[in-house]
Amino acid sequence: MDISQLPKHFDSRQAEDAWDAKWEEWGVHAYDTSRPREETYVVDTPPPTVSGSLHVGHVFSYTHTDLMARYQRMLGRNIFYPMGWDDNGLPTERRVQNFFNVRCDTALHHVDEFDTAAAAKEKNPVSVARSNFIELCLQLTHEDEKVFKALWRRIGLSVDWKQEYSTIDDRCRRTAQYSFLDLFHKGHIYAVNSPAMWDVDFQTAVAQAEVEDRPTAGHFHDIRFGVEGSDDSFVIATTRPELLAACVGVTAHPDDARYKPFFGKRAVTPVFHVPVPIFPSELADPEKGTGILMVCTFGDATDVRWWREQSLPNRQIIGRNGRLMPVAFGEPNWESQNPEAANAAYAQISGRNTKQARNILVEQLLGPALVDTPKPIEHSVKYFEKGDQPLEFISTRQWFVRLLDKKEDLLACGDRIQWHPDFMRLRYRIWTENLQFDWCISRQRYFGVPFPVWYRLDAEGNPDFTQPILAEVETLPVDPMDTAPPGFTESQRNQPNGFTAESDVFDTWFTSSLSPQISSGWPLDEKRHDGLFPNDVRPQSHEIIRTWAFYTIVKAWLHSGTIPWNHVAISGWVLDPDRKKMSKSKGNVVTPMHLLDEYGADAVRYWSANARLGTDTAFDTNILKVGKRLVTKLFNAGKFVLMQTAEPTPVSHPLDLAFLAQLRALVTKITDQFEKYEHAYALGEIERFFWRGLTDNYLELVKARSRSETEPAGRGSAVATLRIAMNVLLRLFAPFVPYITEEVWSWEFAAETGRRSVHQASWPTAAEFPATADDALFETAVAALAAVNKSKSEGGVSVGRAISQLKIAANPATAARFEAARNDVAGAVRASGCEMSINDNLEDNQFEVVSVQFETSEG
RNA sequence: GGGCCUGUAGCUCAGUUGGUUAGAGCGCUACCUUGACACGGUAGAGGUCACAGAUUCGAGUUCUGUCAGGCCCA
Repeated sequence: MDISQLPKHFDSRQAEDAWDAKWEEWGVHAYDTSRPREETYVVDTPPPTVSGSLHVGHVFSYTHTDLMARYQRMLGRNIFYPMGWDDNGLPTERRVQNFFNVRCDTALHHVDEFDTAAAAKEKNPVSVARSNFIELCLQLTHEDEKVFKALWRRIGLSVDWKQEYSTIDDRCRRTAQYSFLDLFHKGHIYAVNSPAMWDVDFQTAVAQAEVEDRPTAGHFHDIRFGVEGSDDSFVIATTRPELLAACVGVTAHPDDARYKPFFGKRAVTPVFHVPVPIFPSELADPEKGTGILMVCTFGDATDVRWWREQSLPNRQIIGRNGRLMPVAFGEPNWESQNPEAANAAYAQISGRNTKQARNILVEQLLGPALVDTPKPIEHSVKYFEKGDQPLEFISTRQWFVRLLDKKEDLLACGDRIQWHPDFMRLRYRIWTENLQFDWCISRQRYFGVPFPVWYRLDAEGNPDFTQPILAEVETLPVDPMDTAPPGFTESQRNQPNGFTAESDVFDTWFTSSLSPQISSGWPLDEKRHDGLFPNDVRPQSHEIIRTWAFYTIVKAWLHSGTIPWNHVAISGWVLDPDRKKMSKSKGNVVTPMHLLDEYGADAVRYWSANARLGTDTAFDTNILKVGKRLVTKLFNAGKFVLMQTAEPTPVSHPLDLAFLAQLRALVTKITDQFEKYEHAYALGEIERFFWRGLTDNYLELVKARSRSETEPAGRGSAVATLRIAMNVLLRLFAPFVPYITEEVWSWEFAAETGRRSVHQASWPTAAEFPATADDALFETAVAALAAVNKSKSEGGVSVGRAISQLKIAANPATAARFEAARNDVAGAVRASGCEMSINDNLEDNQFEVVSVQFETSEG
């Protein structure tokens, strides 16, 4: 390789494409199935939601993962680094609806060639069959995956692309359905018709993990209730008066003297004249509102609890679409002391949404029962994280994984895992301790993994939910909507004495929580599974500790009684320059592609690697610029080092030995930092050594000697040292900036070492270096060089200006040590010689320029 | 309401077990076309370590409280 023919600047774009292709060709990132578990390092990669928008946060956290993988690969480990795409679920459905202008209608039948162009021209959304809808979802997610994959390749993730999956593909559907069967047979799964959190817009159940509290403006309405068989009355406070018709009880704190006399009696609701029990409960807060409150089916989670504990009737008035359903007072379960009045009142709110019903009830119906004007308050209201309407508790039949009885085990699992940074384990602990509900895993949606379940129909065509028919393992993956269950034929579908399919699909987390098992081939390939599970590291961000991390721990525990991985590495968020969270609605999202074009992949990786785990980082293009500078510097320093030639000689010069001793210490330190998951710290140290140690100082000090015609041993020693230093630094930098390091490595080191890729070269160790004790000479030489440079700066002359006469002073110890570097320092400052004198007043390594004479003219 | 994290130069951040005069990069100022690199180099200015107290010979660092920002949970 003729180094002098290299271009002046590094073309990052061209190098990225070329090396990506080479790495693929060489199989640099390939997992070797023949090597044993103890030599393998398994990464449980986050499968990104491909229907979401790409932003710099993706690049940021995925680069952190890649740093760990590349470091481990250089240690000689067999890296298992897969990539999955999380494509099923609500975000995709929503995107497909908007993109194609369609809505799913399960009553419709499949159309063979659905005309997407025609649908796009329609004013209103076009209804399509479920199967057509799913086809459109698959089509669009496939396109979205390509965009993500292009980005991942561009930023140089060292993923083994043979290990690619999507959470809706056959393998994942099979794994998820098998997981369901396994949990079912182990008794961890149950289905029950009970109040569950429900989003009225999406019309699906949601799990606690998908719920968020939002501060919401509301009003306390004070409403007077009567007491049955007396003239007594009391005033309850409620934020949801529209649920008055669903009131099934009244409660106050057992010690609350105001209401003690009423316990055991029945209250009578205004407007609907419904008698309901008054009972004491520790959960009632005497300080809140009037201290006494109505229990409805269902206003919130506490209502559900009281309903269960007191065996209250269920008077559900809110329908699945969020509107008030018709009810008939006077009929069974709808007792009223005045059914006619109750029904007349209810007729005014029936069919309305909750907000309309509330206004009507308050303005037209409550009248004298309403005490005072409603008092505005701000309170926390539960919302589906992707929803816009408050959640309702609605009784529906849902599937659950039983978790509440396993909190202790799950907490113990969390403590067996090493969290980076460690305090993130608290997030897991707090979430697990505060878990209130079992995991609701059924969703009334379309694009998801179906439950492998059918129900028998009796002679009247009613399903028997008590004995679901489960699919046989060999038939997975199965869609019960188009496959008949064992022992039935398709002609019996939805016929009396036949069967019907479960139409629900799994919560997407039910599938993605299996990412370690999906990768390991569980349960079909036991050998592969044993070679990959449990995994080594789970990289992810902190907001999904309660979902992805939590559910993955749940699955590993329930299926195999183990933890899913030994380490969790938590990346922070990328914030906008004002330290605000990036979000589409704020319009402050930064997309990554233009950054890659402008600064290069290595620079973008450099920016990512600068952030420690767990720390949120404000987006700052300055860091990208610094990264780009580093890449350029590596290119140029590499060129310089390889342009120096000499007959091969061992490193013998004291300055060279001192410099290598410092490099050896660096290697030990960096390795230690990587082991502690402190990549940002490691990068800073390597960078400082490269810039300050090598390019600014060592390289300047030996420039003259490495070209000397008169000192072959010294020249050989300098050239050898330069090459060792460059070789080692390239390897240390390789995980961070894989393209430029590979480029420089390829010039000569690849052939020299027999490792064609720096990413397959071995991680540097202290054993590679000569064992010299003293590295002090290097600092001494640097101090002398700086002192002379300073005199040049003060004299207003170029650092390149030659010096005709130079006299410097130091204390005796420094002067004695300096002797070995005197010629190199003189060469670096372009002095013909360097005269030493002693000054006992100077500190160690402090040099005083006694006299200096610059050459008068250039040259 | 409970918990966690953060607060250090104009900006982005280091500062590990308490130890001399608190560091880096960017930005700024002055100078220097230098032979690998001007996408470079040399030199310099710039700090009440959020605030108040406590412990200590000594606190950016430990403890308590306050304020501000962010997040998690209720």
